Amino acid sequence: MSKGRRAAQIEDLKARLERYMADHGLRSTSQRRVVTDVFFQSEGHYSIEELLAKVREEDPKVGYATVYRTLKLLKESGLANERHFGDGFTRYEVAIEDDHHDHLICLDCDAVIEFENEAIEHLQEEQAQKLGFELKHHRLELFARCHRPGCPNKKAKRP
Amino acid sequence: MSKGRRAAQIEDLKARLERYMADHGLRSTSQRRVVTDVFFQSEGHYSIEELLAKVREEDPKVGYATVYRTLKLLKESGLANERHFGDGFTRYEVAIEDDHHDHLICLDCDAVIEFENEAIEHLQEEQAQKLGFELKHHRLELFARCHRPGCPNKKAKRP
DNA sequence: CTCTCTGCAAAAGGTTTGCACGACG
DNA sequence: CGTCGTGCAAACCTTTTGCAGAGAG
Repeated sequence: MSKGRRAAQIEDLKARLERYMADHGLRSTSQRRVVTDVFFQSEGHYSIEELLAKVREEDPKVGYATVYRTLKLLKESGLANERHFGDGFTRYEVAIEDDHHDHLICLDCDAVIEFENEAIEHLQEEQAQKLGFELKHHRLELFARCHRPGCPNKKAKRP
Repeated sequence: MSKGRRAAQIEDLKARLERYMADHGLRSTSQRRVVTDVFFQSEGHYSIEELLAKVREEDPKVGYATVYRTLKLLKESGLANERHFGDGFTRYEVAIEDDHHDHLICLDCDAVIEFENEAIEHLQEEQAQKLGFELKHHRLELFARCHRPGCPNKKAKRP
């Protein structure tokens, strides 16, 4: 994805959020702007704590309840997706419709690699139809081992 | 799966557990037997609380810490898989190797339907290889809507 | 001015742990 | 009989909530 494309997407996300907030009588505050900006600019899957750390670089007095509440708002507006990778943390990622991807998680070093696979997507659609359902979204995670030097097997989970 | 086949699998699970426990110097207690029996006979994805309820039908004085500890043991021995479906509960399901299946979750009524799809499995394997990884296991969940009378759209999440 | 939002701290709710007693081997 | 396992309750940790004061519209 090009840099300009990414910037345009962020503008689009901001515009959608603005409309959602206007539609729901919600107010634009400096804290919400910092949190949503930090979130929209993030490109991975971040926990509340990680987001709060970035937010506090810009405004040190933001409380963590605000981050929770803002992410909840982003989730409700459809701009954030919640993910659970198994450690005790809920993670969030930007929901960009035309940028769907799944995850491969390295069992050795916990690296998370994103990929897209049109064929798999298609088969999922078929599978849901076969069961009589209309597929709305899905979650696919591959757990695998690399045996390459690039992946240093350093396995650093929370202490 | 036939009834006899299922019974044979449970015997196999028990045997594997027994060996694991022997190898690790762990003791066979009446509580562990009740918890593991209840778990092996269960065919879905159960939370600790649900398992504890079934366990207490047979032995009302089992504490819930024991269920947590026994499920942790089952997980470590590879006989149980942990799952997170989004509500705050960790769920467990029996890990039977030749009975792999994925899940379709109805967004209307929260029903969970299991399915198997050989073609998808194969593509996942290929995808992991393409990225330079050896696939160990995966998790695939389809979130979908049914529009059938069989699914009463009654959406009853935790109160 | 009104009504929402924030920050703090306390509460909630699922999971883990410390400890003394009990029981497996 | 020495350990390991159990049950209870307290501790833990992430997330949610109540409330008084701050700030958006």
